[in-house]
Amino acid sequence: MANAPRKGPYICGIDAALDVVSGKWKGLVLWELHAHGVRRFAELRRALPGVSEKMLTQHLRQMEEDGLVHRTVYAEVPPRVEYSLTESGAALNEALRPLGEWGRDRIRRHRLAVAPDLDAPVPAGS
Amino acid sequence: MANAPRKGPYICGIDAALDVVSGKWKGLVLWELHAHGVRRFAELRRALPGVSEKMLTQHLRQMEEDGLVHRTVYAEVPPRVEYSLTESGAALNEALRPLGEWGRDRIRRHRLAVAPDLDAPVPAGS
DNA sequence: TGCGGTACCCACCTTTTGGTAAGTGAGGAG
DNA sequence: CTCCTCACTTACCAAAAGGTGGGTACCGCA
Repeated sequence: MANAPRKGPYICGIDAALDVVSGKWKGLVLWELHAHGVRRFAELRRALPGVSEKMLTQHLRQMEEDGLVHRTVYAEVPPRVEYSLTESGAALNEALRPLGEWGRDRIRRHRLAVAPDLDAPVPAGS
Repeated sequence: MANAPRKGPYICGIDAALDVVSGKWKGLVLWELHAHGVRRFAELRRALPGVSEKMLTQHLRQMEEDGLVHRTVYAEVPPRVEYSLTESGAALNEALRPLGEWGRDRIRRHRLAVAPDLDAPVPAGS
């Protein structure tokens, strides 16, 4: 369903914000879009290791519906769709920054596993 | 299971932080504990409308495991268990504050100003 | 001619999450 | 004597989230 009954009555702002960022890849999408400004579908897909097309579409649609991202479709022969953050999305990203710092701190402190590299895989050795 | 293989390799700090706060009631528990300092199990349960005992226990256990809350058991005849935030938990709450403000802002905005083109969700007039 | 790339949609399946209801054992209220 | 409270645990279920693999319509490349 395009319009799930999310957005139930919220108890506090945290609730509302978490509702909007909950989803396996939403935080990363936000981050990617923030880092690059504008990204095409396939670029996002390549940027998120292991995401399925379905999930990416689904998340992007919800985020569009939630007013976080802007979607531009070019009616060209090879389809082209560009995604970028709206003001609201950018503000959310800002609001997420302290959380990200807390998370990095936590990773450092607990020596947690960090992602397998995604931007420069190309193992030189083999 | 009590010990799910969460804490997979993280891609960024946001990831790690969201992992730790994801759960229907965790944000609220954090908030309650922050607001009151120390709370007993039943107090928390009463504070969260609709939470089941199972979920509350489960969330509290995970949060303890994640080093967010401190759990003190008094070996008394009517059992008594007190929960409070650890330093890490308090810091997380701080980091969550801008997010909460963003959420409140979002709630406000969507109540008053309806966007001219996309959503016009019926002002409930009956 | 066949393949890969583009940006999806769809049906089906598994995993995860959350909810319901019952049981525990001792003490205090009625 | 029975019920209620405390802080859980366990077994069982339902719903949501996420994953898999297919198809679409068109293009350029070899």
